[in-house]
Amino acid sequence: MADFNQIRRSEHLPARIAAQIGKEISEGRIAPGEKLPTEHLLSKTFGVSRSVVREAIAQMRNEGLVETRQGVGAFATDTQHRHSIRIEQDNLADRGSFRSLFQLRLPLEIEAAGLAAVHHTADDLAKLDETLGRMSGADKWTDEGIVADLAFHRQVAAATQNEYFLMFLGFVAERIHLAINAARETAVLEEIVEITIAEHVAIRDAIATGDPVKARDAMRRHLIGAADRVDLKVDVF
Amino acid sequence: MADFNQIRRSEHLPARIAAQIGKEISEGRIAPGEKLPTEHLLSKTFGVSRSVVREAIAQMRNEGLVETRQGVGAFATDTQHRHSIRIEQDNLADRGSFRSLFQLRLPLEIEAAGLAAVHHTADDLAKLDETLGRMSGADKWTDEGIVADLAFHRQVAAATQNEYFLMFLGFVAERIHLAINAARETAVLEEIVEITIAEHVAIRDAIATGDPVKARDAMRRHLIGAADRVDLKVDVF
DNA sequence: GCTTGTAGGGTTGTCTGATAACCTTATATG
DNA sequence: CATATAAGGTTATCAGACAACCCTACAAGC
Repeated sequence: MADFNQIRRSEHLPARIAAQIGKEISEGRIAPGEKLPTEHLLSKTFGVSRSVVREAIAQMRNEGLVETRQGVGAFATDTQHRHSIRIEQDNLADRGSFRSLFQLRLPLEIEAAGLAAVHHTADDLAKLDETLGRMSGADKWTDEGIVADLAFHRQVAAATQNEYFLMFLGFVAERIHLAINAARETAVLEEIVEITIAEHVAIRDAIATGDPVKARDAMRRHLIGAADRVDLKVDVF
Repeated sequence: MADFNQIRRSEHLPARIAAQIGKEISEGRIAPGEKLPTEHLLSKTFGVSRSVVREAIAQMRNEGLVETRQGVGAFATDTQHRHSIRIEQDNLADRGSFRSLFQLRLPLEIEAAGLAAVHHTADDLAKLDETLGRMSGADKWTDEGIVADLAFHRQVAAATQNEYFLMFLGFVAERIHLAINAARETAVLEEIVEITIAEHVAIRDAIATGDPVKARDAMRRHLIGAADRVDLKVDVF
């Protein structure tokens, strides 16, 4: 079978325009507080209709990049005041970016394990065991196994009883998994599923004991191992 | 004086509709993978034009809540696959939520301090000193002082040379500062500016030595102190 | 029977033009 | 000098149309 790639229809006109205007802002060509060109003018310069420009501006407004005032115009806001966090998946194809995100994940996961050890409920432990079962059940490192792996880490985050740990860790872990998925060498991965399961069990047991230090150590070891398996060097103190 | 309420043109029609549809999804009335009504139908049921419905759907698409396929329709996606992170500022008025977010901030800031100690450049140190100067310069805990405080923490994050630490910490710290601002007791805050400055200096010096353990300790002490000053109990291991 | 071509209807994407709501500024008015 | 009014520009919303695209069903050919 041929591989049939790049059919991508250069998706979504408004998104591309939003990205372009956003670049103008983040690279300082439009200073914070400064007024953007009018929608009418933008539609002419980009050669698209006003609807598209409006949708692009709406997107930036949702992200907090610009503010609009009816009858006045659209104004660039500071990058520092973003209302949301977003990561373009393409960026993670770059190994440096990927490493940076993994480095960010480290303290979050470790802290989450510690908090989970202290705050978990019986129900949390049951759900953890359930995801472990699903992972062992998948006899190969198939998609199902990867999904179960993600579910395990999500469940640890949920066990902290802290909504934001779940929100942030779920977000970061998902991005990392997608990036690994995009570039994976299945051959390598099949060998290491056993190790991963063993480490997951160790984390689960540590959480069950209620000792945050042990839980953190188990999670730290797991992540360092995981980083090692994809040839990633991370800073650990 | 009258009470001047509902003048708010209940701002932004598309946002309200997006919220309403979003609620339908998050409360399960529209299952993941299920198709939304057509734009034409939605515009009729809500009594607005299709442009507004389109903008609402575009917003949800940006957040990863729905996916659209031309010629087919819009489909609800799982909450777990969000493309962006967003926190409603109102949620942080709740003390529990505020505490949760602060708890999330802890490991990020501490890790950032450690990484900054290892990876900072001379330029980073200079910028750190500059923000420290601005904070001392403001003789009261005015807005300027708060801005400088935020800038200091942002600069530490920047010194990690890790774009994602800057992105996430900037986001979280900003949300926390806004929440504190919304509910602050100025009287209390004026007394503690001196302490904060001293702690900032300690962090800066620790980073300058290049010792990650010292930098982490300094940041940990600072945050625990800060939490204490707003009567917040956090978990520390 | 199976594949391929074609037509049709439905949906989202984009365009165009118009009207309403709103803000700013300048000018007139007392 | 303060207020009212008018004018012009900008965003918000509306309405209708066409283009691009997907899916299904049915016909045609092998």
